[in-house]
Amino acid sequence: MLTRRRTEILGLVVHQYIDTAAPVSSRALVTRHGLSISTATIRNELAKLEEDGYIAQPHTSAGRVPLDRGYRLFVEELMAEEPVGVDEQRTIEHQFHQAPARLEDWLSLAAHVLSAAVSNVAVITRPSSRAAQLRHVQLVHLHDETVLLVAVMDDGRVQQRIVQLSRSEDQDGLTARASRLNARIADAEAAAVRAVADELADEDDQRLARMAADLIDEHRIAGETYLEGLRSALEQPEFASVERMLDAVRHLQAYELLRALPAPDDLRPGATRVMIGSENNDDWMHEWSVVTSSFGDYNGSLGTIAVLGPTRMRYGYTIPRVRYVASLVTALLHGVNR
Amino acid sequence: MLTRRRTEILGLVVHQYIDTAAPVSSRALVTRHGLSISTATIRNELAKLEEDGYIAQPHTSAGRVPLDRGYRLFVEELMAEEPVGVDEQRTIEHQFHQAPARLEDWLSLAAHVLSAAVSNVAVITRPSSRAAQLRHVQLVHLHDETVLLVAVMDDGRVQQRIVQLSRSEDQDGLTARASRLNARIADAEAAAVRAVADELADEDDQRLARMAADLIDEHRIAGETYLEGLRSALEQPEFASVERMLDAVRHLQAYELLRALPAPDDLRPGATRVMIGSENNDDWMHEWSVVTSSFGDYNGSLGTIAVLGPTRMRYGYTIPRVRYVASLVTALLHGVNR
DNA sequence: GTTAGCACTCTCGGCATGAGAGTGCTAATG
DNA sequence: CATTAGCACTCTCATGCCGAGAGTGCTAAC
Repeated sequence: MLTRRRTEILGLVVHQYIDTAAPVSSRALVTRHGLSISTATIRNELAKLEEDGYIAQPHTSAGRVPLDRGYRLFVEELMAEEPVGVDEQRTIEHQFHQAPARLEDWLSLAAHVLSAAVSNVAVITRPSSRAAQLRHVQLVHLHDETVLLVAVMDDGRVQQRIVQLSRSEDQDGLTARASRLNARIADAEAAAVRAVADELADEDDQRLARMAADLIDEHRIAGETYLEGLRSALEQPEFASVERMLDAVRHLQAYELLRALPAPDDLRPGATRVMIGSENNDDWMHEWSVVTSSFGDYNGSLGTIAVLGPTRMRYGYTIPRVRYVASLVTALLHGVNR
Repeated sequence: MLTRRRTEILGLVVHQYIDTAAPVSSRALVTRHGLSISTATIRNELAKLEEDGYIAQPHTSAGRVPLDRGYRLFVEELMAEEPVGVDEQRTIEHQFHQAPARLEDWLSLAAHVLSAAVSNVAVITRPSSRAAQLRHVQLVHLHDETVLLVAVMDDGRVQQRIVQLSRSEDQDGLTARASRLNARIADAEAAAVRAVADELADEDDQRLARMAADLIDEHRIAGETYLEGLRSALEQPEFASVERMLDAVRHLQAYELLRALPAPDDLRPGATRVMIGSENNDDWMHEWSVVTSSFGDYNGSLGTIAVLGPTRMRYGYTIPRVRYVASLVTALLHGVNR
């Protein structure tokens, strides 16, 4: 049974624990918040909260620590969001204005900026496109028979591969060859490109078309993942032991994260989702929380942007910032900002 | 004064310390290697080696630990290289055969493979090109007035940026516009492109040319760095304390590494260089060693490939593997393998 | 329902202790 | 004179003990 007062006390416990990273005692609660009830009363309430599974004590003579259920209630009903101030917005946007030229680097930069803003690990994934289409190929002469096949995909990203042709050809010849190819294989999916390839008379054309089809497939399969801010996360007190720290590095460096993050499909842009501790599927994440949002690019496909940190996370601070960076990335990818 | 026997003993000490990560005692030396001299004699020799600065004891009743000078002599004269066996070569090459399509990913993959092979951090940097040239531009229609400007550089890498034109144009129109532009700005450096841009009549052409020039500049400036294997390095006993580990993460994540690595100019492809402990410039690296080699791409420009680890590193094992991967990457970038 | 008081529990840092490891030194030896 | 056996000495490290401190749960009174 959650009375009003009991809920408020839970809020204070969570708040203070997030702040101090130390078990919260009944006395600390009254003194730090100037409560007008005694420590004994608090203790009674704390006992009830513990009974209901919101909090726990690490050992008999310790204060209380929030459990996942406590954090959940906190996030759901008690937390106050700390909006991104104007100055902070400016700071963040400023970092994007010196954005690098390569499209891919934007996401890496975004992960960096976000991680710095919330002092935790930031992960951005751009999952594989469902049905990637080729938009265009281009051939660039490198040396002798060696050419670079550049394939531009319909999401604006680029795949490239070095190819050996059967004989040397100058750049003009290659350009002509490329437009000849484009006439047949542009704006098509891998299967279609492969079908066309079989019909091509010229041996090199055939190889190039097949290669292009391979590139489409690889592009479709290959998602991108950017992870930044390992360092800020590891500086938090929850990792102040060698095993903890090693575990964190081990798991974060392995890219199983992708599975752990909610697919962007069930998360519409602008929304955020919070997964707390054991709500995450993976065992190793039972002491981590994840704040997820999603972004869209000009092609309508979606990506995931997330912050990972210990369950003792400043949710009210993190959530608005994840949302803000997600919206910023969306705007950037739509090109409205430049 | 380094007698023959003394040198041999130093070799044994270094070897064993690399193996066990524990201070080496006189008794351990005789039993582990079946020496025919007594521990007392060893102790005398050890005392001399200590006097000369090759080894030291952590505390009075501990065995000896190699100093940088000891490692240096070991690497220079005592170490036996452990060549990359045929099976191992196959394993490594195999990982490259499933190489991803994107040129950039090759280096990231190489770092990954190398780090796995030597259980330490692998860093690969491709420094900025001195005088980047544009090879080609291409325009891809995204939506409405939004187009993607793709610039292929003379080293085969690609820069791209989203551009808003003044009015919408279909893909055919854009292709024509691109060839018109290429006729003027292909195969030129940034300054030349900018000069041409000023003369262009059409407003959009001008913007695109200027943008292309910017991309060339950015390409010239932007080096790439790939770092892999943090985890394997941190698992080594030297980092078995929270501060050590945090320090390592802090420094490795910051990209000051670039400065620390020898510029590839003074290291010809195929050669390796070893920097031990305090031979490194940065203070924080005084307990790290770096094995560096370099690779060349089809454009003749150079990159650095390195392994970082604790000074207690298996030099004889690491060096051949760094060299091997460097040669593999060079071959790959020249396209001879595909 | 609230609260003062108190016994109880658990952690943590400090300290002493003893075993173990390894050395340096001395004196004896070939 | 190089080598070596023997031994005293030093330092670390794991262990156990102790007391202070923190915080609780319970009881009884309000």
